[in-house]
Amino acid sequence: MNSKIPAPVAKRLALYHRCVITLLESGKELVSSNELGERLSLKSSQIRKDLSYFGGFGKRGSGYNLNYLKESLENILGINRPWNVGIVGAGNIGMALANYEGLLRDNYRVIALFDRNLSKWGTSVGSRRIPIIPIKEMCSKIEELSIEIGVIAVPAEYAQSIANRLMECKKIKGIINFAPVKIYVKNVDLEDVDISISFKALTFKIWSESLGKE
Amino acid sequence: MNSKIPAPVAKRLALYHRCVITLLESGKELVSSNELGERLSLKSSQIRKDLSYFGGFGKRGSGYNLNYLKESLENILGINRPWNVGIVGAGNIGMALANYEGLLRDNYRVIALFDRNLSKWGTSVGSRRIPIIPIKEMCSKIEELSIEIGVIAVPAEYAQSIANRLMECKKIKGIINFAPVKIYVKNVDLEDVDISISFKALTFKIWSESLGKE
DNA sequence: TAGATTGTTAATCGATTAACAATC
DNA sequence: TAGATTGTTAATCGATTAACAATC
Repeated sequence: MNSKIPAPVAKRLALYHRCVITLLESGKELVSSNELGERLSLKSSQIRKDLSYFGGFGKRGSGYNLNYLKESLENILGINRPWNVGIVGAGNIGMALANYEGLLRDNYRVIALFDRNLSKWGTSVGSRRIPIIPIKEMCSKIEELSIEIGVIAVPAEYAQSIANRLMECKKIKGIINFAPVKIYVKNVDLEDVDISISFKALTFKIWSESLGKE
Repeated sequence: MNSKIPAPVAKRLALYHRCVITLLESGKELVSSNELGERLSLKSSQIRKDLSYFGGFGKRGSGYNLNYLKESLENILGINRPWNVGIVGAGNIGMALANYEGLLRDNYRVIALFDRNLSKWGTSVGSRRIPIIPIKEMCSKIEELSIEIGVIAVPAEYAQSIANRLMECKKIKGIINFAPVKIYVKNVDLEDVDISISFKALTFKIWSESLGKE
Protein backbone atom coordinates (compact mmCIF):
# COMPACT_ATOMS: atom_id res chain seq x y z
CA MET A 1 0.00 0.00 0.00
CA ASN A 2 2.62 2.52 1.04
CA SER A 3 5.20 1.01 -1.27
CA LYS A 4 3.61 2.70 -4.26
CA ILE A 5 4.11 6.24 -3.00
CA PRO A 6 6.82 8.08 -4.96
CA ALA A 7 9.76 9.20 -2.86
CA PRO A 8 9.35 12.96 -3.46
CA VAL A 9 5.78 12.94 -2.15
CA ALA A 10 6.72 13.08 1.56
CA LYS A 11 8.62 16.34 1.18
CA ARG A 12 5.83 17.89 -0.81
CA LEU A 13 3.33 16.91 1.87
CA ALA A 14 5.44 18.80 4.38
CA LEU A 15 5.41 21.74 1.98
CA TYR A 16 1.62 21.60 1.77
CA HIS A 17 1.39 21.51 5.54
CA ARG A 18 3.45 24.66 5.90
CA CYS A 19 1.37 26.44 3.29
CA VAL A 20 -1.92 25.30 4.81
CA ILE A 21 -0.91 26.76 8.15
CA THR A 22 -0.09 30.09 6.52
CA LEU A 23 -3.45 30.11 4.75
CA LEU A 24 -5.29 29.26 7.97
CA GLU A 25 -3.52 32.08 9.78
CA SER A 26 -4.67 34.46 7.10
CA GLY A 27 -8.23 33.50 7.95
CA LYS A 28 -9.09 31.36 4.95
CA GLU A 29 -11.25 28.25 5.23
CA LEU A 30 -10.95 26.65 1.81
CA VAL A 31 -8.23 26.23 -0.75
CA SER A 32 -8.26 24.74 -4.24
CA SER A 33 -5.48 22.59 -5.64
CA ASN A 34 -5.03 25.37 -8.13
CA GLU A 35 -4.31 28.04 -5.54
CA LEU A 36 -2.03 25.74 -3.57
CA GLY A 37 -0.20 24.95 -6.77
CA GLU A 38 0.32 28.59 -7.60
CA ARG A 39 1.66 29.34 -4.16
CA LEU A 40 4.11 26.47 -4.28
CA SER A 41 4.96 26.57 -7.99
CA LEU A 42 3.53 23.10 -8.52
CA LYS A 43 0.93 21.77 -10.91
CA SER A 44 -2.53 21.43 -9.41
CA SER A 45 -2.79 17.88 -10.72
CA GLN A 46 0.31 16.95 -8.79
CA ILE A 47 -1.15 18.21 -5.56
CA ARG A 48 -4.41 16.34 -6.13
CA LYS A 49 -2.50 13.21 -6.99
CA ASP A 50 -0.23 13.45 -3.94
CA LEU A 51 -3.18 13.89 -1.62
CA SER A 52 -5.18 11.14 -3.28
CA TYR A 53 -2.60 8.54 -2.21
CA PHE A 54 -3.94 8.97 1.29
CA GLY A 55 -7.64 9.40 0.59
CA GLY A 56 -10.00 12.07 -0.62
CA PHE A 57 -9.66 15.18 1.49
CA GLY A 58 -11.35 17.58 -0.88
CA LYS A 59 -14.85 18.42 -1.99
CA ARG A 60 -15.60 18.58 -5.70
CA GLY A 61 -16.73 22.01 -6.67
CA SER A 62 -15.29 23.86 -3.68
CA GLY A 63 -11.82 22.53 -2.85
CA TYR A 64 -10.13 21.49 0.38
CA ASN A 65 -11.25 22.50 3.86
CA LEU A 66 -8.09 23.93 5.39
CA ASN A 67 -8.67 22.71 8.92
CA TYR A 68 -9.42 19.21 7.77
CA LEU A 69 -6.50 19.24 5.35
CA LYS A 70 -4.15 20.44 8.07
CA GLU A 71 -5.22 17.68 10.42
CA SER A 72 -5.05 15.07 7.70
CA LEU A 73 -1.53 16.13 6.75
CA GLU A 74 -0.47 16.05 10.38
CA ASN A 75 -1.78 12.51 10.64
CA ILE A 76 0.07 11.47 7.50
CA LEU A 77 3.32 13.16 8.54
CA GLY A 78 3.10 11.71 12.03
CA ILE A 79 3.13 15.08 13.79
CA ASN A 80 -0.24 14.67 15.42
CA ARG A 81 1.73 13.58 18.48
CA PRO A 82 5.00 14.85 19.94
CA TRP A 83 8.40 13.33 19.15
CA ASN A 84 11.26 13.45 21.59
CA VAL A 85 14.52 14.45 19.97
CA GLY A 86 18.11 14.13 21.15
CA ILE A 87 20.93 16.03 19.51
CA VAL A 88 24.42 14.59 19.45
CA GLY A 89 27.05 17.30 19.32
CA ALA A 90 26.64 20.56 21.24
CA GLY A 91 28.64 22.61 18.73
CA ASN A 92 27.36 25.45 16.60
CA ILE A 93 24.79 23.47 14.70
CA GLY A 94 23.61 21.38 17.64
CA MET A 95 23.10 24.47 19.77
CA ALA A 96 21.31 26.34 16.99
CA LEU A 97 18.92 23.43 16.55
CA ALA A 98 18.27 23.17 20.25
CA ASN A 99 17.21 26.81 20.24
CA TYR A 100 15.19 26.58 17.03
CA GLU A 101 11.54 27.23 17.85
CA GLY A 102 10.32 25.94 14.51
CA LEU A 103 10.89 22.38 15.68
CA LEU A 104 8.76 22.73 18.75
CA ARG A 105 6.00 24.29 16.71
CA ASP A 106 5.90 21.13 14.63
CA ASN A 107 5.78 18.91 17.71
CA TYR A 108 9.48 17.98 17.80
CA ARG A 109 10.77 18.39 21.36
CA VAL A 110 14.53 18.58 21.73
CA ILE A 111 15.00 17.29 25.27
CA ALA A 112 18.68 16.42 25.42
CA LEU A 113 22.04 17.37 23.93
CA PHE A 114 24.91 14.89 24.05
CA ASP A 115 28.55 15.92 23.90
CA ARG A 116 31.91 14.37 24.61
CA ASN A 117 33.40 17.62 25.88
CA LEU A 118 33.34 17.36 29.66
CA SER A 119 33.46 21.13 30.15
CA LYS A 120 29.94 21.31 28.75
CA TRP A 121 28.47 18.57 30.90
CA GLY A 122 25.85 19.62 33.40
CA THR A 123 25.16 22.94 31.70
CA SER A 124 21.91 23.61 29.91
CA VAL A 125 20.89 25.42 26.78
CA GLY A 126 18.25 27.99 25.91
CA SER A 127 15.06 29.06 27.57
CA ARG A 128 13.89 25.47 27.81
CA ARG A 129 17.10 24.56 29.71
CA ILE A 130 17.95 21.53 27.62
CA PRO A 131 20.65 19.59 29.48
CA ILE A 132 24.02 18.68 27.98
CA ILE A 133 24.83 15.08 28.83
CA PRO A 134 28.04 13.03 28.36
CA ILE A 135 27.94 10.83 25.29
CA LYS A 136 28.77 7.86 27.50
CA GLU A 137 25.35 8.15 29.07
CA MET A 138 23.63 8.60 25.73
CA CYS A 139 22.01 5.22 25.40
CA SER A 140 20.62 5.06 28.91
CA LYS A 141 19.31 8.63 28.69
CA ILE A 142 17.64 7.94 25.37
CA GLU A 143 15.88 5.02 27.02
CA GLU A 144 14.98 7.04 30.10
CA LEU A 145 13.68 10.06 28.19
CA SER A 146 11.97 8.07 25.42
CA ILE A 147 13.92 9.75 22.67
CA GLU A 148 12.95 8.38 19.26
CA ILE A 149 14.80 10.74 16.95
CA GLY A 150 18.56 11.26 17.06
CA VAL A 151 20.20 14.21 15.36
CA ILE A 152 23.83 13.90 14.32
CA ALA A 153 25.57 17.27 14.59
CA VAL A 154 29.18 16.15 15.07
CA PRO A 155 32.12 16.52 12.68
CA ALA A 156 32.07 14.23 9.65
CA GLU A 157 34.73 11.87 10.97
CA TYR A 158 32.63 10.89 13.99
CA ALA A 159 29.27 10.74 12.25
CA GLN A 160 29.25 7.04 11.39
CA SER A 161 30.33 5.91 14.83
CA ILE A 162 27.66 8.05 16.45
CA ALA A 163 25.13 6.60 14.03
CA ASN A 164 26.22 3.12 15.05
CA ARG A 165 25.76 3.93 18.70
CA LEU A 166 22.37 5.50 18.08
CA MET A 167 21.27 2.36 16.26
CA GLU A 168 22.13 0.34 19.34
CA CYS A 169 19.53 2.28 21.31
CA LYS A 170 16.30 0.39 20.91
CA LYS A 171 14.15 3.51 21.25
CA ILE A 172 15.68 5.29 18.25
CA LYS A 173 13.48 5.08 15.17
CA GLY A 174 15.06 7.71 12.95
CA ILE A 175 18.20 9.77 12.48
CA ILE A 176 18.71 13.21 11.01
CA ASN A 177 22.25 13.68 9.80
CA PHE A 178 23.77 17.16 9.57
CA ALA A 179 27.34 15.92 9.14
CA PRO A 180 28.69 16.37 5.61
CA VAL A 181 29.27 12.68 4.99
CA LYS A 182 27.27 9.70 3.86
CA ILE A 183 26.32 7.45 6.74
CA TYR A 184 24.99 3.92 6.59
CA VAL A 185 22.09 2.82 8.76
CA LYS A 186 20.05 -0.31 9.32
CA ASN A 187 16.57 -0.68 10.77
CA VAL A 188 16.17 3.06 11.33
CA ASP A 189 15.07 5.79 8.95
CA LEU A 190 17.48 8.48 7.83
CA GLU A 191 17.26 11.99 6.49
CA ASP A 192 20.22 14.12 5.49
CA VAL A 193 20.31 17.88 5.84
CA ASP A 194 23.12 18.90 3.66
CA ILE A 195 24.38 22.40 4.06
CA SER A 196 27.61 22.12 2.10
CA ILE A 197 25.92 20.31 -0.77
CA SER A 198 23.37 23.09 -1.06
CA PHE A 199 26.13 25.66 -1.39
CA LYS A 200 27.82 23.61 -4.07
CA ALA A 201 24.58 23.03 -5.93
CA LEU A 202 24.05 26.79 -5.88
CA THR A 203 27.44 27.70 -7.28
CA PHE A 204 27.05 24.95 -9.86
CA LYS A 205 23.92 26.68 -11.10
CA ILE A 206 25.49 30.14 -11.03
CA TRP A 207 28.60 28.86 -12.70
CA SER A 208 26.97 26.87 -15.47
CA GLU A 209 24.73 29.80 -16.33
CA SER A 210 27.65 32.16 -16.58
CA LEU A 211 29.40 29.70 -18.89
CA GLY A 212 26.31 29.49 -21.06
CA LYS A 213 26.45 33.24 -21.61
CA GLU A 214 29.99 33.28 -22.91
CA MET B 1 24.28 22.27 -23.79
CA ASN B 2 23.75 22.60 -20.06
CA SER B 3 20.01 22.48 -20.46
CA LYS B 4 20.10 18.72 -20.91
CA ILE B 5 21.59 17.98 -17.51
CA PRO B 6 19.04 16.37 -15.17
CA ALA B 7 18.31 18.40 -12.06
CA PRO B 8 19.54 15.80 -9.52
CA VAL B 9 23.00 15.66 -11.12
CA ALA B 10 24.37 18.79 -9.41
CA LYS B 11 23.79 17.41 -5.93
CA ARG B 12 25.35 14.11 -6.83
CA LEU B 13 28.41 15.88 -8.19
CA ALA B 14 28.80 17.56 -4.80
CA LEU B 15 28.49 14.11 -3.23
CA TYR B 16 31.21 12.77 -5.50
CA HIS B 17 33.44 15.69 -4.59
CA ARG B 18 33.11 14.99 -0.89
CA CYS B 19 33.86 11.32 -1.41
CA VAL B 20 36.84 12.01 -3.67
CA ILE B 21 38.39 14.19 -0.99
CA THR B 22 37.98 11.42 1.58
CA LEU B 23 39.58 8.92 -0.78
CA LEU B 24 42.47 11.27 -1.50
CA GLU B 25 43.05 11.79 2.20
CA SER B 26 43.25 8.03 2.63
CA GLY B 27 46.13 8.05 0.16
CA LYS B 28 44.43 6.54 -2.87
CA GLU B 29 45.20 7.70 -6.40
CA LEU B 30 42.57 5.97 -8.49
CA VAL B 31 38.94 5.10 -8.08
CA SER B 32 36.53 3.15 -10.27
CA SER B 33 32.93 4.11 -10.83
CA ASN B 34 32.15 0.83 -9.14
CA GLU B 35 33.89 1.68 -5.89
CA LEU B 36 32.47 5.20 -5.85
CA GLY B 37 29.04 3.71 -6.40
CA GLU B 38 29.40 1.31 -3.51
CA ARG B 39 30.52 4.04 -1.19
CA LEU B 40 27.61 6.29 -2.12
CA SER B 41 24.96 3.62 -2.66
CA LEU B 42 24.60 4.55 -6.30
CA LYS B 43 24.85 2.53 -9.49
CA SER B 44 28.21 2.74 -11.22
CA SER B 45 26.51 3.51 -14.51
CA GLN B 46 24.87 6.53 -12.96
CA ILE B 47 28.20 7.91 -11.85
CA ARG B 48 29.75 7.38 -15.26
CA LYS B 49 26.77 8.99 -16.89
CA ASP B 50 26.79 11.99 -14.56
CA LEU B 51 30.47 12.61 -15.17
CA SER B 52 30.18 12.11 -18.90
CA TYR B 53 27.93 15.15 -19.19
CA PHE B 54 31.01 17.23 -18.56
CA GLY B 55 33.61 15.23 -20.46
CA GLY B 56 35.64 12.08 -20.04
CA PHE B 57 37.56 12.23 -16.81
CA GLY B 58 38.36 8.53 -16.57
CA LYS B 59 40.70 6.08 -18.19
CA ARG B 60 39.29 2.86 -19.56
CA GLY B 61 40.76 -0.11 -17.79
CA SER B 62 41.91 1.72 -14.69
CA GLY B 63 39.27 4.23 -13.56
CA TYR B 64 39.42 7.85 -12.49
CA ASN B 65 42.52 9.66 -11.27
CA LEU B 66 41.42 11.15 -7.97
CA ASN B 67 43.40 14.36 -8.19
CA TYR B 68 42.19 15.06 -11.69
CA LEU B 69 38.62 14.12 -10.76
CA LYS B 70 38.72 16.41 -7.73
CA GLU B 71 39.92 19.34 -9.79
CA SER B 72 37.41 18.65 -12.52
CA LEU B 73 34.56 18.50 -10.04
CA GLU B 74 35.72 21.75 -8.46
CA ASN B 75 35.69 23.39 -11.86
CA ILE B 76 32.21 22.09 -12.57
CA LEU B 77 30.85 23.10 -9.17
CA GLY B 78 32.46 26.50 -9.39
CA ILE B 79 34.51 26.12 -6.21
CA ASN B 80 37.85 26.52 -7.91
CA ARG B 81 37.65 30.11 -6.78
CA PRO B 82 36.38 31.66 -3.55
CA TRP B 83 32.86 32.97 -3.09
CA ASN B 84 32.05 35.76 -0.70
CA VAL B 85 28.99 35.05 1.40
CA GLY B 86 26.78 37.34 3.48
CA ILE B 87 24.35 35.98 6.03
CA VAL B 88 21.16 37.86 6.81
CA GLY B 89 19.98 37.19 10.34
CA ALA B 90 22.43 36.81 13.22
CA GLY B 91 20.22 34.44 15.17
CA ASN B 92 20.95 30.84 16.07
CA ILE B 93 21.23 29.57 12.53
CA GLY B 94 23.05 32.56 11.13
CA MET B 95 25.63 32.43 13.90
CA ALA B 96 26.10 28.68 13.54
CA LEU B 97 26.72 29.07 9.82
CA ALA B 98 29.16 31.91 10.37
CA ASN B 99 31.17 29.60 12.61
CA TYR B 100 30.87 26.54 10.38
CA GLU B 101 34.35 25.64 9.12
CA GLY B 102 33.02 23.30 6.44
CA LEU B 103 32.04 26.28 4.32
CA LEU B 104 35.48 27.81 4.35
CA ARG B 105 36.99 24.46 3.42
CA ASP B 106 34.87 24.49 0.28
CA ASN B 107 35.92 28.03 -0.59
CA TYR B 108 32.83 29.82 0.74
CA ARG B 109 33.93 32.80 2.82
CA VAL B 110 31.33 34.25 5.15
CA ILE B 111 32.48 37.83 5.44
CA ALA B 112 29.45 39.64 6.84
CA LEU B 113 26.38 39.10 8.99
CA PHE B 114 23.43 41.44 8.66
CA ASP B 115 20.91 41.98 11.42
CA ARG B 116 18.21 44.49 12.27
CA ASN B 117 18.85 44.27 16.01
CA LEU B 118 20.89 47.34 16.88
CA SER B 119 22.32 45.78 20.03
CA LYS B 120 24.32 43.40 17.83
CA TRP B 121 25.72 46.05 15.51
CA GLY B 122 29.44 46.57 15.63
CA THR B 123 30.12 43.27 17.35
CA SER B 124 31.85 40.42 15.56
CA VAL B 125 31.52 36.68 15.48
CA GLY B 126 33.90 33.77 15.77
CA SER B 127 37.63 33.43 15.34
CA ARG B 128 37.44 35.14 11.97
CA ARG B 129 35.75 38.16 13.60
CA ILE B 130 32.94 38.41 11.08
CA PRO B 131 31.25 41.79 11.60
CA ILE B 132 27.54 42.23 12.30
CA ILE B 133 26.20 45.06 10.18
CA PRO B 134 22.80 46.83 10.21
CA ILE B 135 20.45 45.57 7.52
CA LYS B 136 20.05 49.15 6.33
CA GLU B 137 23.63 49.08 5.12
CA MET B 138 23.26 45.67 3.54
CA CYS B 139 23.18 46.65 -0.09
CA SER B 140 26.11 49.02 0.08
CA LYS B 141 28.18 46.52 2.08
CA ILE B 142 27.41 43.75 -0.37
CA GLU B 143 28.69 45.99 -3.12
CA GLU B 144 31.75 47.04 -1.13
CA LEU B 145 32.70 43.51 -0.07
CA SER B 146 31.83 41.85 -3.39
CA ILE B 147 29.37 39.45 -1.80
CA GLU B 148 27.81 37.19 -4.41
CA ILE B 149 25.88 34.74 -2.23
CA GLY B 150 23.24 35.81 0.27
CA VAL B 151 22.02 33.45 2.98
CA ILE B 152 18.57 34.01 4.43
CA ALA B 153 18.50 33.02 8.09
CA VAL B 154 15.65 35.18 9.35
CA PRO B 155 12.19 34.10 10.54
CA ALA B 156 9.80 32.91 7.84
CA GLU B 157 7.70 36.08 7.86
CA TYR B 158 10.65 38.26 6.83
CA ALA B 159 12.23 35.86 4.35
CA GLN B 160 10.54 37.14 1.20
CA SER B 161 11.22 40.79 1.93
CA ILE B 162 14.88 40.02 2.61
CA ALA B 163 15.00 38.07 -0.63
CA ASN B 164 13.56 41.07 -2.45
CA ARG B 165 16.21 43.35 -0.99
CA LEU B 166 18.98 40.90 -1.83
CA MET B 167 17.77 40.78 -5.42
CA GLU B 168 18.14 44.55 -5.60
CA CYS B 169 21.85 44.20 -4.93
CA LYS B 170 23.48 43.82 -8.32
CA LYS B 171 26.35 41.72 -6.98
CA ILE B 172 24.12 38.94 -5.62
CA LYS B 173 24.05 35.91 -7.91
CA GLY B 174 22.49 33.31 -5.64
CA ILE B 175 20.49 32.89 -2.44
CA ILE B 176 20.44 30.09 0.08
CA ASN B 177 17.23 30.07 2.06
CA PHE B 178 17.08 28.55 5.54
CA ALA B 179 13.71 30.05 6.41
CA PRO B 180 10.88 27.51 6.46
CA VAL B 181 8.87 29.16 3.72
CA LYS B 182 8.80 29.21 -0.05
CA ILE B 183 10.36 32.33 -1.48
CA TYR B 184 10.13 33.65 -5.01
CA VAL B 185 13.17 34.96 -6.83
CA LYS B 186 13.99 36.39 -10.23
CA ASN B 187 17.34 36.55 -12.00
CA VAL B 188 19.20 34.88 -9.14
CA ASP B 189 19.64 31.20 -8.32
CA LEU B 190 18.07 29.70 -5.23
CA GLU B 191 18.67 26.71 -3.00
CA ASP B 192 16.55 25.80 0.01
CA VAL B 193 17.93 24.12 3.09
CA ASP B 194 14.90 22.80 4.79
CA ILE B 195 15.32 21.68 8.34
CA SER B 196 11.69 21.38 9.32
CA ILE B 197 10.80 19.53 6.14
CA SER B 198 13.50 16.97 6.81
CA PHE B 199 12.06 16.29 10.24
CA LYS B 200 8.61 15.85 8.78
CA ALA B 201 9.87 13.62 6.00
CA LEU B 202 11.56 11.49 8.65
CA THR B 203 8.49 11.04 10.81
CA PHE B 204 6.45 10.36 7.69
CA LYS B 205 8.75 7.43 6.95
CA ILE B 206 8.73 6.18 10.55
CA TRP B 207 5.01 6.58 10.77
CA SER B 208 4.06 4.93 7.51
CA GLU B 209 6.28 1.96 8.30
CA SER B 210 4.68 1.49 11.68
CA LEU B 211 1.25 1.60 10.05
CA GLY B 212 2.32 -1.04 7.56
CA LYS B 213 3.17 -3.39 10.42
CA GLU B 214 -0.24 -3.23 12.03
C1' DT C 1 47.48 -9.99 -25.43
C1' DA C 2 43.92 -10.49 -21.74
C1' DG C 3 41.54 -8.09 -18.22
C1' DA C 4 39.41 -4.17 -16.64
C1' DT C 5 36.74 -0.24 -16.85
C1' DT C 6 35.15 3.64 -19.26
C1' DG C 7 31.79 6.34 -22.22
C1' DT C 8 27.54 5.98 -24.51
C1' DT C 9 23.43 4.06 -26.48
C1' DA C 10 19.14 1.93 -25.94
C1' DA C 11 15.75 -0.09 -22.75
C1' DT C 12 13.47 0.40 -18.58
C1' DC C 13 11.49 2.44 -14.98
C1' DG C 14 9.03 5.79 -12.38
C1' DA C 15 7.27 10.34 -11.70
C1' DT C 16 4.72 14.21 -13.61
C1' DT C 17 1.12 16.10 -16.27
C1' DA C 18 -3.07 16.44 -19.00
C1' DA C 19 -7.51 15.27 -19.53
C1' DC C 20 -11.99 14.22 -18.11
C1' DA C 21 -15.79 11.85 -15.89
C1' DA C 22 -17.71 12.19 -11.33
C1' DT C 23 -19.92 15.07 -8.22
C1' DC C 24 -20.37 18.84 -4.94
C1' DT D 1 -29.34 23.50 -13.09
C1' DA D 2 -24.71 25.49 -14.28
C1' DG D 3 -20.16 26.18 -12.63
C1' DA D 4 -16.38 24.62 -10.26
C1' DT D 5 -13.15 21.48 -8.70
C1' DT D 6 -12.00 17.02 -7.28
C1' DG D 7 -10.15 12.15 -7.87
C1' DT D 8 -8.30 9.14 -11.16
C1' DT D 9 -6.88 7.26 -15.52
C1' DA D 10 -3.98 7.35 -19.35
C1' DA D 11 -0.28 9.78 -21.86
C1' DT D 12 3.92 12.03 -21.49
C1' DC D 13 8.09 13.09 -19.95
C1' DG D 14 12.51 12.52 -17.91
C1' DA D 15 15.76 10.05 -15.13
C1' DT D 16 17.94 5.69 -14.09
C1' DT D 17 19.85 1.42 -15.38
C1' DA D 18 21.67 -2.29 -18.25
C1' DA D 19 24.41 -3.55 -21.74
C1' DC D 20 28.27 -3.38 -24.61
C1' DA D 21 31.61 -1.64 -27.92
C1' DA D 22 35.68 1.12 -27.37
C1' DT D 23 40.04 1.31 -25.43
C1' DC D 24 43.46 1.74 -21.77
